[in-house]
Parts: sequence; structure tokens; C-alpha cells
Amino acid sequence: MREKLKDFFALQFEDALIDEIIEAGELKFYRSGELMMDIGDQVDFVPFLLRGVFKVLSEDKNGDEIAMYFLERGDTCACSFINSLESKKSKIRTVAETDSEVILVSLERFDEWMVKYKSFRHYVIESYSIRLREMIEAIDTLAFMKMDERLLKYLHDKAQVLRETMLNTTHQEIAYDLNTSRVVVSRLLKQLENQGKIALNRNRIEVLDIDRF
DNA sequence: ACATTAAGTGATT
DNA sequence: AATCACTTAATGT
Repeated sequence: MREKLKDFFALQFEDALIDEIIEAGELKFYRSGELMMDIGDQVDFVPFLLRGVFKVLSEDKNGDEIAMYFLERGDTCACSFINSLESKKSKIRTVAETDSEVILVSLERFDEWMVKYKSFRHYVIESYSIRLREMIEAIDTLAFMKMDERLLKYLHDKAQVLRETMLNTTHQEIAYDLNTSRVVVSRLLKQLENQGKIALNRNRIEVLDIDRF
């Protein structure tokens, strides 16, 4: 655990902070598909990702969901800061995209470290700002890109965070994430395949035009 | 062999 | 781009 912490967070964290994280943090494993937090959940912890990928989704009143962004190792969930400090009710759903390892830290300790450690404060503010940029990107994508572009971006993003060009997913799942219908996804994927950008198989999509990680 | 689930397609709005 | 109404293909039992 110490090694993993060092690898992804500790570059900027001082040893005393690492010790505290190890002492106070709860190491938790999530299996692929498992829910970390759901909309409306009471959130009283802040997660730090050691390994794996999480998908962050939002949902409207009708229960239609839309994928916002992915979290990878070294990331934390900026939304949980807000959730924690304000309503304590999650506005988002976070689901494990792969088997993952996370350190959960209670809000009390989180607050404490914010005051106590400069490195921690910087890390949190930095994550916050990265997340804000991602949000803006997500909004741009939704507002200005057509479905075919959104689809390709989705595939690229996913391949990127997973560091894997072979994606195990279904057209239906993509449709849920992009909040469209499966038929539309199937047709657009077919187009992309004809353009030589991807290869299609049942439950599998290979992204061919990735400019390497 | 049969049922189930994923994916493909034409037509319509 | 969404929906309907199929059809076809892949996979599990």
C-alpha cells in the first residue's frame, strides 16, 4: 500500500502525511461493475484511486444517465469534496469500470489534512481544477459535438484510461452512457468501422486509430 | 437443439 | 437522431 501511495500520490506528499493516510485510510477493493457511490447517497468519505478506472455518471429526473468522465489512478473524486462539504448527498454515480483499489478517507481526516499539509492542499486544489476542466470539456462535447464525434471521443477516452485498445463493451452500454439509443450507436459504429477507425466483434470493439498512449 | 442476448437493417417520423 | 419492427448472428445451457 505504501508503494502504491508513493507511486501515484506521494511524489508531492510528505512522509508524515503518507503515514497518516496509511494509518487512517481504509483500503477497499471494487470489482468491475461495482458501485462506489450512487445519486442521493450520503457521502462521508473521500476516495483516492490507487488502481483501476471508474466511470462517473449523472442522471436526469427520468432516470436517463449520461457519462461525464473517467477517473484513473492518482485521481480523487472532486465531486465528493462538494458532496461532503455541502449537502452530503451525491449528485453523481461512480461505478468501477475495472477491478479497482481505492483508499477511503473520512471527511474529518480529510479536513484535518487540508489545514495541516500544504502538499495535500495543493493536490486537492489541483485535482479540483483538473476536474473542472474535464467538466467544461464534457459540456462542450454535449453541446457542440454530433453523436458520431461524441461516440468516437468516448471510445478514445475509454481506450486512453484503460490503456487498452480492445474494449469489452456492448452497443447498448455505450448507448446508455451517451444517452442515445442502441440502434443509433450500432449504425454509427458501423460507419466508423467502414472508415477503418475501429473493428467490431460481439462484445468487443477495437480502437484502431489511437495515437498510442 | 433451443433460448437468450447482441448486433444489423429498412422504413418511418 | 429516435423509434419500430424485424432479421441475423453469437453464445450459453
